[in-house]
Amino acid sequence: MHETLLKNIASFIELTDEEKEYFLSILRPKKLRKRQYHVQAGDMCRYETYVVKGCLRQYYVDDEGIEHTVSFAIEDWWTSDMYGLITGNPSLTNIEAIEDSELLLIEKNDFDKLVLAVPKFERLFRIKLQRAFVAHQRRIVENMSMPADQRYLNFTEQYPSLEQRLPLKLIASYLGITPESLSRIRRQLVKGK
Amino acid sequence: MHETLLKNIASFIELTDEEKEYFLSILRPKKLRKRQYHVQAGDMCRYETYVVKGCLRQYYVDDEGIEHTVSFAIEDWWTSDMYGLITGNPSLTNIEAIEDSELLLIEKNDFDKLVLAVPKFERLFRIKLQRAFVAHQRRIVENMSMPADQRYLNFTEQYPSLEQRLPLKLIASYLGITPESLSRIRRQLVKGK
DNA sequence: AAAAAACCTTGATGTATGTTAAGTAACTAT
DNA sequence: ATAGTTACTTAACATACATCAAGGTTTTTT
Repeated sequence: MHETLLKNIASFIELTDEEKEYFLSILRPKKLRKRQYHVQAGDMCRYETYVVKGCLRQYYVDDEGIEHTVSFAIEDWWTSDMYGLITGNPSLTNIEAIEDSELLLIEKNDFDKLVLAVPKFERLFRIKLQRAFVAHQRRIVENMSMPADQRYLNFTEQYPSLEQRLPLKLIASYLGITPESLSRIRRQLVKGK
Repeated sequence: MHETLLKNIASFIELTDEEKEYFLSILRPKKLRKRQYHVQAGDMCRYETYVVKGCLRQYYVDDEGIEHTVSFAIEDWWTSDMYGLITGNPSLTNIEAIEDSELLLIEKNDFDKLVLAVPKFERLFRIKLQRAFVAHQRRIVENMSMPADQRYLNFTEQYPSLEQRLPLKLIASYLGITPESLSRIRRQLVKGK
């Protein structure tokens, strides 16, 4: 059960059989239909989410109603509304299924107990957060230093699988440009070939 | 010794006297003169840095030679080249003293031993990384959704102490705009008053 | 199968911010 | 004190990207 998840974890920490079982016991499965919300802005979101299958998108809606994609999550990725999770405040973002999806949730309470009982999990998430830290910094610098066409190329290189399965307008909203601009960028790239 | 640091840590985890002593024993002090590098792009950077006094800036220099400020760190803040630290690769960014500064360093080796010996430290850094995660996401969304003048106002509100002690061109390079633009923005703001 | 959404593209036009250039003021070092 | 950086401002001009509007295509729903 949940072999991929366990294998993923095994690449960071070694677990005994009891620890594995304990961990698996706190996971709560959830299914979403395409376009269904996992979390809505204003909701209390008190769990970490692991994607078994499908694809989620986290996005922020600004005052003008424009959607800004914060992150995507596909198979074997984690996602969460970290803001809501650590502050206890209602979520500021939406998390929505882009495809029919299967998730595993870990409630905050269970998570807190888990890391106290098995510090190796604290370690696992510390390491994952360090990687996210680096990825975030990279994204910030790229947004500041590179024009949109280059950011798009980077995206397609870094996440070729995402490029395939996402509508272009969502990629645009992740890159911080309009769908119209992305369309023109793609036309230029084809011509340049 | 290092009361502020210990108080900071105490707000997250409780330490015994021996644990405190162990922790303090791995800290290595370092002093920097204004404009001196702490880390240079290309260096191996294998430590976490705590700022006792002064102010540091981490920045990336792009192909055109333009500097993009990734982060600032003042008293009681941590900074590091996380990329170099977790990959073992040479640093991609520079960390420079903006004022004469006093630092405390934790070598990666010592850090790794520390968190294994005292899992509470794993917890401390996990929590700090979660906060950084939220701050990073916020910065990404703000850069995408808000015009430069509003981002500048946010910055002055969020970091009033930084606003005071930093030259404007460094703030501009943090906000992702040119010093000329920031100058114009400030003039408009004064007029609007 | 038809209707309705959602998606993508294209063109005309607008705007925030960058670039280049110049000048003044404020530190810093000799 | 003097000369030399470094910081900040202003103006004229350039440009990447947004906005608005429309039409065509694909996908989803009924």
